[in-house]
Amino acid sequence: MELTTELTIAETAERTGLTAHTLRYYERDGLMLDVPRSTSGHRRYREGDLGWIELITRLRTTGMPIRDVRRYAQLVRAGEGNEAERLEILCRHRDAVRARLEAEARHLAAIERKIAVYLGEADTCH
Amino acid sequence: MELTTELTIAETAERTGLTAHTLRYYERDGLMLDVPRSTSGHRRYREGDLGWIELITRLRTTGMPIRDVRRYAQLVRAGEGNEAERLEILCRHRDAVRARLEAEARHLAAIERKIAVYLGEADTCH
DNA sequence: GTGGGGGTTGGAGTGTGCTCGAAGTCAAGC
DNA sequence: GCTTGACTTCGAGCACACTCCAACCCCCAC
Repeated sequence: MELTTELTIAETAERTGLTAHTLRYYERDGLMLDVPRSTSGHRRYREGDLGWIELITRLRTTGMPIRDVRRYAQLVRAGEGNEAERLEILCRHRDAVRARLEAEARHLAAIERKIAVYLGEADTCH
Repeated sequence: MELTTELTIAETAERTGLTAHTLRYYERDGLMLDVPRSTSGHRRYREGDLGWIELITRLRTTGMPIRDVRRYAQLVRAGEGNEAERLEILCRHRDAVRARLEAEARHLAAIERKIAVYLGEADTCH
């Protein structure tokens, strides 16, 4: 039985879907909280690190720029007392994502109508 | 009364939300159908060009890479007979966009739950 | 103690999609 | 006929987010 599971960078890459290159890049760029190291200097990711990676991956996947993720990470690293600014970053992002998803849904509907026009002429797609 | 309204590149940029730079870039890169020119060589965009720009802007905004838009434009320029391939491009894109929007919606929901956690502690957002 | 497979760093390279600058052309107004 | 301003082309430059390389280190099995 293990006290805390510690994963190597390769295992973490495997589990998160990021590459080891990207994990190092994120850390260098200030997107990570402090990643623990083994005595030999190798990264050892724990449960909480995986959770953090999942969060920033969600932010990145929904289009938050690296620089905003970095700012958010800075605030989390700074500790309690700046929750209002963290919240502001998240809420602003949420609003931007909602707006973009709605716009994209409209564009998608238009593309689907275009497809319907082609299908009205010759039935080949589906 | 005008037979066909012709717009300059500046007017077209204004109406489409693209820049004149981008309009030229798209044309150079093979994304446009044939854009008519004035005797002096200036671009004169017509109704149909605006419609085309609207379509490719929808494709681009929903994440279709330039190279796929170019391929689609090639097919349209080639004329009738290749509707099946055009349809395939559009359908494949539609499927990709649907999948991405669903994934992003899930990420958004997770971010909203994160926001709710902050709000449970201190009410500052909204 | 040697070879191999993992890890480390710093820095350079890549792909995508614009974005801009330089130098030139053209038409209209004064 | 000269200035002004909007256009033209070609090519370079830029921002973003990785992606990769070289050189080195460390540990374990043989």
